[in-house]
Amino acid sequence: MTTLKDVAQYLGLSPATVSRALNGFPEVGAKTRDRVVEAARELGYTPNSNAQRLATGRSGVVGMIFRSANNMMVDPHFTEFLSGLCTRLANSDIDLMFHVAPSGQQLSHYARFMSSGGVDGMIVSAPETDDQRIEALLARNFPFVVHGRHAQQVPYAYFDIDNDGAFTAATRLLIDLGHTRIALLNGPHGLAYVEQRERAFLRTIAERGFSVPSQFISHDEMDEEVGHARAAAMLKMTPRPTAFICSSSLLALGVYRAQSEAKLEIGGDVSVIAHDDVLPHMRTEHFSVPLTVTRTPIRDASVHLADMISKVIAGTDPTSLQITEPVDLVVRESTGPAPEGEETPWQKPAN
Amino acid sequence: MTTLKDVAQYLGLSPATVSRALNGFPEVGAKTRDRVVEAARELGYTPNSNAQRLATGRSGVVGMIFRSANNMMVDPHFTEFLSGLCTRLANSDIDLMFHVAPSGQQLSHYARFMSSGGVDGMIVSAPETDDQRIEALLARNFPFVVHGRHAQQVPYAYFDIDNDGAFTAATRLLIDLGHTRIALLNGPHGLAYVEQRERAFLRTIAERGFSVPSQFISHDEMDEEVGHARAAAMLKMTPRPTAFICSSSLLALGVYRAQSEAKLEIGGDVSVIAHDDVLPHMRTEHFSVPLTVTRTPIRDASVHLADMISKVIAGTDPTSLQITEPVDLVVRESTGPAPEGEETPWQKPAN
DNA sequence: TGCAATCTTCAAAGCGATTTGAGGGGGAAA
DNA sequence: TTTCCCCCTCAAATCGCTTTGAAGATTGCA
Repeated sequence: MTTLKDVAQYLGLSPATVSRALNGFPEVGAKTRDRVVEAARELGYTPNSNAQRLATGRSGVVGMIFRSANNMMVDPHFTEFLSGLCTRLANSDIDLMFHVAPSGQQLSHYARFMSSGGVDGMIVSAPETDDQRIEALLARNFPFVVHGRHAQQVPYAYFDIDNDGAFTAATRLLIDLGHTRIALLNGPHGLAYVEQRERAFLRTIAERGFSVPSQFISHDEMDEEVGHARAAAMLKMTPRPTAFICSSSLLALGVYRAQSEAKLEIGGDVSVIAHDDVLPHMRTEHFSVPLTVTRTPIRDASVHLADMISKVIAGTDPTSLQITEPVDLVVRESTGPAPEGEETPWQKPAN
Repeated sequence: MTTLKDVAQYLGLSPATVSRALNGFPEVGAKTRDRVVEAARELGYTPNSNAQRLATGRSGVVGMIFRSANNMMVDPHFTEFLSGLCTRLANSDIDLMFHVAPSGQQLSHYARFMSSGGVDGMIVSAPETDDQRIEALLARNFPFVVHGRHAQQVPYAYFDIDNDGAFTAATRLLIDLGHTRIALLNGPHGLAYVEQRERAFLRTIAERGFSVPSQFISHDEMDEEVGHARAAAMLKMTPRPTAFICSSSLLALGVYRAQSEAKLEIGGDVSVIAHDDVLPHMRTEHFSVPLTVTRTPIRDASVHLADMISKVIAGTDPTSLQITEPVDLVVRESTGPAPEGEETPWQKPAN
């Protein structure tokens, strides 16, 4: 293994000069620089990144820590997110360090990352309404960005989508179509965006004078299985929902299956709308009945977050890096007028 | 930031002793060790990992480099793989470093990883039939493991599935059902498993005296879109295939869509079989017609590979770490007897 | 009490880069 | 030719930890 010293000796120069030459400092002569660069190539020199990190105090790596308990990571959205993130981070010569920790040990792992010098910054995803990780990061003034945000006004860099706008629009669409019995299939309790979406949904419902009994709001993982199970159960109740709003297109896929088993027509007997993060291998426009969605490509998030974290590390004020992306409402064939004779609202007020 | 020296001074000990105490060396007294551990906790000491790495020469990190050109990373299988890998690596206190590089720069990035000291080992996936990365790794005697293998007999640690067995079984099943016009939707050319599967398919076809014109074998990305496009095109040809073998369940999903558009009954007019890596959010048994598959959970791979790489790094002989996992054939309803009147084989021999 | 045999602990030398403060050499102006 | 400056280059300190070889403190046995 060739070290900086080897190159220096080979050229009869000092390590200092070689280091400067290689790192493009101005005070080294042009011909010397060329000689150095050439020699480095010739000897196959690669700087030892651990030594570099120790000397500079920076690692060129950002970290993400996932919860191993829930299946956040097997969420297909995650792949798409990761892909965009890495690709974009590569532009700034930043690598990504992956780590998994049980829910209960999140904080200690964050602490270790922050003080070990292994990473220059963190990327936090799926913030909770009262997120301890974010508190810890803020307390130590450690560089980080968040995918989503845990409150309306926050003192950190984030990229979020307009969850409120999306679910308000979705709910309004259904009500305007005459639906009065609308069920919500949401994600797990505690996640900030889950609460945000639910608030928008309930507010809009209430504004129009309706309500939703709590058994028609579910909180669980967002996959096909759950969508199927929950929708199947709800469709057996009387009176049943005439529409479903889903927090994920995977849930909608499960709802489709439940409806087809119940011999109910999608977009006729029952309408379905979902939020779509746009996964390349799961095009909602190609569902057996094209799905009406609120849409924001999750890839946008990763690109922005990659740029943000490198800026934050470089010293930019995090509060100047806050993006809330608007959400498109794309009406397709899974939503239609409330079926005849099914206009009666649920009786009991929600909760 | 507290350093080792701080802890040492605080206790009136030398850094050497503190280091030993913290790292569990035997030559430090029990009471001293307790004092040290307590003080470290008290002062909130975390070792600087960069300094540790520089001193020990090891990083506790393994790397993966993805090709940014193709969409390997957005492949949903990847998520599942990654999830298992990280979780398992965490058992050995190993982190994962992510990196993306264009196809053309793969080798230089591998070189940099190998000589920068940033990682202790590499995980290679989707090997090509003549894989330069593997050559480079072998040449430098750098620790690595491969998901798949680029040839039958190889001198490195790998976890592979029995691609040959799987595609032989799938092809036999269809032929035994009376199918003589079988199309193959495969992955991109160059990947080792793609070639392996195709060889098994063609061999089995030939053994039974049939053949496949080249226009009924496709090589492309393995997603729903491609499956749909290719199947739709093939179904328009005369005579059309009576069965499809797909290298991925996503392709099969596309085939389903094409068949439903062509008003062909799945498992009746046309049979479909695919290899299924078992993704939690895409259960082939819940497809509109439950899909006949050859099956191996991709999560198995990640678990084994995680264990392997830590052993290889620890010095185990890589050739003693080679696993080829058998594949299950799960017959469901997407495969049925060749339809009446469609028994005539294709005329021209393949290629 | 004395002396060897163990335990413990220490000082110092790396690991391979970066970076500071200082010094040598070459060119231009006088 | 001398003098002054600017450009380059260098030696040495530093980053925080591990690890070696040796010294100091204990202990056991005679």
